[in-house]
Amino acid sequence: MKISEKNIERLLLYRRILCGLRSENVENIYSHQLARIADTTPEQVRRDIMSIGYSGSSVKGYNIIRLIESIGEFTDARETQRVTIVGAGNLGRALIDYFQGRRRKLFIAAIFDNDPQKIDRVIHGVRCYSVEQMKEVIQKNNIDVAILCVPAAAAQQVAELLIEAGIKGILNYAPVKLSLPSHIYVENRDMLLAVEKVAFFSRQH
Amino acid sequence: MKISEKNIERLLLYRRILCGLRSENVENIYSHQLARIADTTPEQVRRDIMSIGYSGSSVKGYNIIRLIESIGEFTDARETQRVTIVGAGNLGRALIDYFQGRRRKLFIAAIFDNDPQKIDRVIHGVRCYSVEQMKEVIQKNNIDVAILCVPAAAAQQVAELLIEAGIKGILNYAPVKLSLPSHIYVENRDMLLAVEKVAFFSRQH
DNA sequence: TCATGTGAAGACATTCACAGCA
DNA sequence: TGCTGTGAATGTCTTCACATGA
Repeated sequence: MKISEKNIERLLLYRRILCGLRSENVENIYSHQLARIADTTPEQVRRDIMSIGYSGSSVKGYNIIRLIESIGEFTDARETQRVTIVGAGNLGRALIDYFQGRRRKLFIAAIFDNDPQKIDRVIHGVRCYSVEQMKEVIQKNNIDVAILCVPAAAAQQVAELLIEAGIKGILNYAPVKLSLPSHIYVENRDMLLAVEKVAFFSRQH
Repeated sequence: MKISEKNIERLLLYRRILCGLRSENVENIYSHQLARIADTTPEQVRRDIMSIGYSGSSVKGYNIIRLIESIGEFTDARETQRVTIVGAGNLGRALIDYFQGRRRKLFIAAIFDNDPQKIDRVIHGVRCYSVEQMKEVIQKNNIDVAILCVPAAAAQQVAELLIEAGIKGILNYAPVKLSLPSHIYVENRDMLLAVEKVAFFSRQH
């Protein structure tokens, strides 16, 4: 059974929503309720949940705690995965703030920058290293995901260094299309393109 | 003829790439060349370009300057569209840096925050207002797109204020699913979900 | 010959419709 | 009755394959 990107995106969204409900002590949820919150259809929710092998009950719907666990078993690594942020500018720091400690199975292990002012300092709890130390630090800490928050001009070069250091996936916030070998998973989150897209569709109505 | 979100995303990406090539004085490009850079297929490129009514030549391919213009005519507003950023934290400031002045037809006209330290100050060239002034400032400046960069807990409430003020589209970076009327266009760019997704697929390869 | 433009096929994703269950 | 699980139908997107043009 193949799972698509959209599947995973929705499952991760469901988990986010379910965690919120759990903290309000909600125990069960029906596909139509989750669908309304996640902005999709009940059939879609049922299929997505089916695809990870979890089953609900026709009388109580889905058990929230169990479903959260099942999504975790499917999407999370067995061991904690280590992540690095490259670029300690505003965006990099914003990411640490949003992120740190939120997910047990993901951990920001290092941040890289080339500003001597920042190197060897601890930023929001994460140690900042120089780009020269990249390969060494990534390998020693067994980091396999990188979040790229550097200016456009530096992105391609930094991405290549990351790959050389053994990174497997890149979340790219820099406003450039990277050109990388196909065995590396790249998710582009170009912020300028995002604004342009919203500007376009906000007019279409 | 209907145009899909993916269409628009790719067209905007093509424009980004083409603008880069233009500044290197490249004049023409073939669909297969653009496809390789944009990481898609030549057929896709041709269809996308077809969908906005532009035509190339079978001998020279597409004229880069003309194509950039055509994409602009299709995707950009006739008049400049005004955008606001809500939340002057690290992320909001990062966005201003990445953004300001990059696109002629989009202009960040105001930023909002509720920190008295920031209100009435000019941040990276953009004036910061208090959230109380939101409706007045948005209407006076004719702003119709908002970028939401506030903490998760505040996002829903702020989004409702934005809609009340007349916003038409929201680019949401807060890690929550907003629940808003369907006539508002919302693009979610949840950073935590993005990292989780990359972490997942980086293991799948 | 090598490109574009495009009908048609194929792949993929979503929705319909209903059996089966408690 | 009102839910889940799921084949089948539908809808959407992408790729194939080729006519056409310089």
